[in-house]
Amino acid sequence: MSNAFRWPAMPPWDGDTASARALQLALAREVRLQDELPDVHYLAGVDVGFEAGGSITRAAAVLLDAATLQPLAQEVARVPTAMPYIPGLLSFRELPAVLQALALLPRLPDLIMVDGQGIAHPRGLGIAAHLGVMTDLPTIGVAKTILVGEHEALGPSRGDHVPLHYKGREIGAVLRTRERVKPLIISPGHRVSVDTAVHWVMQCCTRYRLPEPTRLADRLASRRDMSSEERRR
DNA sequence: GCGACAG
DNA sequence: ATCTTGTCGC
Repeated sequence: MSNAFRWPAMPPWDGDTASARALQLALAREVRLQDELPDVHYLAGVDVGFEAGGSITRAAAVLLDAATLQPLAQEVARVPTAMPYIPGLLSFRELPAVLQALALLPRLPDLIMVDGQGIAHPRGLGIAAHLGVMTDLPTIGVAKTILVGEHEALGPSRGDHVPLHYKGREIGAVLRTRERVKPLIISPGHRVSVDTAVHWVMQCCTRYRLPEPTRLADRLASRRDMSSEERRR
């Protein structure tokens, strides 16, 4: 089943770092940081894993009911890995597969949570922001570690958060989703403000450090949802 | 030139 | 991200 949506294709990676940066600059101007979220009824989480020593990129997309956080559908797309991991250029390596997995969902989500940075990126275009401008869907970046930016000390309680700054700009927040666990780095991807991004992430954190959308997609992408016995097949 | 560096 | 066993703690 497919949602019949068509997005612009990811430009092929030609090995030219300069061209990739030029494209990022152009796309960065399209990122919108004002809240533009109609009623959010469907959420989606996307993440990427690798198979066969890295030669196969495996993207997972999970659709959830925003009210109950129960998964409604999940899809996986497997494609040959086309380029290596380069800090700052993650979207060029992972988005081709992510877009395919997303297109397989029975319907489009109203908000997508992505494993990685939104605008908290050297050029203001992390994978979540890049996905947002390509699909024009609201997106939020949920990263486990910082790529760029600085912040003040963070409180110890669930829900505590401090702004993340970079070159004089507020680009996101460092959020403690559970007590006594390392905080998450939240940043707007597209059509969402920092405050709204933090709100939705907390809304999706029930009993784990990661919000449900990203947590479920992570399990599927890294095949942690099956036993080692099943993984051999 | 010397570090830093999402996943 | 991925390769990998046990182990400490709620």
